[in-house]
Amino acid sequence: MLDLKFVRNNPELVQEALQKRGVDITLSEFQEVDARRRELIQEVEQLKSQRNKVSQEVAAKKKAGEDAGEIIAEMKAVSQKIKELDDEVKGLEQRLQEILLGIPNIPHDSVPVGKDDSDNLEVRTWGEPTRFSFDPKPHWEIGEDLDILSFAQGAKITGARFTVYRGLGARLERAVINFMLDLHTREHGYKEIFPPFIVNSDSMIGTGQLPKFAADMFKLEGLDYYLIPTAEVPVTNLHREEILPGEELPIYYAAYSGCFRAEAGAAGRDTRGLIRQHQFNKVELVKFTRPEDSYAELEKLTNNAERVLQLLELPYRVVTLCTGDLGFSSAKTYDIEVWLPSYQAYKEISSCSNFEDFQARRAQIRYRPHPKAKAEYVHTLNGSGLAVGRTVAAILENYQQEDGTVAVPRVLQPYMGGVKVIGK
RNA sequence: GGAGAGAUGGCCGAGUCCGGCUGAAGGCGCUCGCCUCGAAAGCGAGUAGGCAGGAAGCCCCUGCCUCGUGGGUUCGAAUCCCACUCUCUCCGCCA
Repeated sequence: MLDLKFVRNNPELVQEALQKRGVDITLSEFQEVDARRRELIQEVEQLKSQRNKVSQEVAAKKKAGEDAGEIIAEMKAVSQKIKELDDEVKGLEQRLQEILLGIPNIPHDSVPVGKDDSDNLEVRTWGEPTRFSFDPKPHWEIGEDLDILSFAQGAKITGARFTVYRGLGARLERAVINFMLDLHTREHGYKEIFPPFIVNSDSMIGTGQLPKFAADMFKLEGLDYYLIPTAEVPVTNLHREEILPGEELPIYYAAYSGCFRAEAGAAGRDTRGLIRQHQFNKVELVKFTRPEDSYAELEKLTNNAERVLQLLELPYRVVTLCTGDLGFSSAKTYDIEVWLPSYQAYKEISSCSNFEDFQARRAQIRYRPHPKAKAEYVHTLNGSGLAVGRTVAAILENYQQEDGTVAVPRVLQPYMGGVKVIGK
C-alpha cells in the first residue's frame, strides 16, 4: 500500500497514477476520513492527557490519606468520553486502511502509458521463432501421444485444469525444477528456500493478494489458511515485521513451490494443455534491496530468468508492461514470453516486478541504512525463474521432431539420467 | 487430540501473588568518546517503534499509544478478568 502521508500530501499525483492505470477511484472519501480522524485524535489525546494527570493526583492523595472521591467521579465521565472517541477513531482508521489497501502502486516513470496488453512495449527478443519442416503439434497432443501427460486422468481424480504427469513427463518436470534451482543458487547467488505451500491471511495481505483478490485464491475451509498462488507470498513474508541490518542487503532467495490458483476470471482462456492450471510448479526469485538499488536489481533479476531460456535454447522476448496491464502491487514489470508454436505467439512464462516499498510497507519489512539510522522500508522484487509447466510445454513444442518424439535440451540431459529423446 | 508451563526492548532477564513517578531494574550486545602505537581490559555517554500537533520536510519540542493479539474491569493495568494465537514439556497418534 501507499504511505498514508504520501497520499495525503500528493493527492494529484496519486490521482494521476490511478488514471494512467485506468482505475476508477477518487480520493475524496480518503480525504474526508483522514481529516476527521486527525481532528478526533487531537480531541481524545487532550482528554487522555488530562486523565493521566488526574490519575497521578489520585495516587498522591491516596498516599497522603486524603479523600479523592470527587475527582474520581469527575474522571469517570472523562473516561467514558474517551472510550466513545476511541471507538470512533478506530472505525475511521479501519476505513482508511481499507481505502489504502485498495489503491494500487504508482507506476515508475519508465513505464509506458497504455490501456491493455496490446500497448506493452517489446524490449528485446532472443532467438528466432522455431521453424518446422513438418506440421508441428500442440504440446497437449504431444504429451498424450507419448503418454507423458494425461489430462483425462487429471480431470477424473480432481477436475478441469488439473494434469497428471507420467513417466518421462514427470521426470522432465522434475528435471526442469532442479535445473532452474541449481542455476540460480550456484551461478546467480540466490539462497534456496523451500516454503510452506499454505499461508495465513496476514501473509496474503503482506504481498497484496488480499483483500482485493480473494476470489482468485483457494482458501481452506473453516481456517485462516490459503494455498499459495506463488512462492512470492511465503518467501517475501519471511521477513515480515522485521528490521534487517543494512549490511545484509541485498538478499536473494530462490524457491520452488507448487502454486494454486482459482483464477475466477479466467474461464474459457487457455483451456487446453498446461498453460493455465489450478495447480502448477514454479521456481520463484525474490529480492530484498535498498531503495536506490532496486531498478538495477530488477534488470539483473530479469536477466537471471532469461538465462534459463537461453540455456534451454528456447526463443523468447521481453516486454515492459504498460500502465494498464501492470499488476496491482507492481511499480514496473517485465514479462518474459516464450515462443509457443501452438499459439503461433509468444506466451508469458515469467513476470519480473519491482514493488518498490509497496509490499514492504504492508508487510512491515524494513532495514537500517546505518547502525544508528532510522529504519526505512526495503524494496521488494520478484520474478518467476520460471513457471515450470509452461517451460515443459515450450520444450515439448519447440523440441518436437517429425517422428513424434521430443529431443531433450542438452542442459537437461544430466537431469534426465542421460535420456536424450523422449519417445514411446 | 489430552495435561501443564510460558510469551516483557536487538538478545538475556526482573517486575505480575499485594494495580498508581516502570516505556519498563540489571546484564549482554551495539554506537560514540576517553585511555592505547594499535587492540583488549577499564571508564563515561547513548541505544524501541508508531501516531497527532508545534512557522517543523532531515534535527528539535509537546502530547498520546504500544510489555504476544483482541476485548473487559478500574479514576488509573505489563500487573486483575475473559477469549484467541504462538512457543516449550509430558501423554496419545502418526510420515
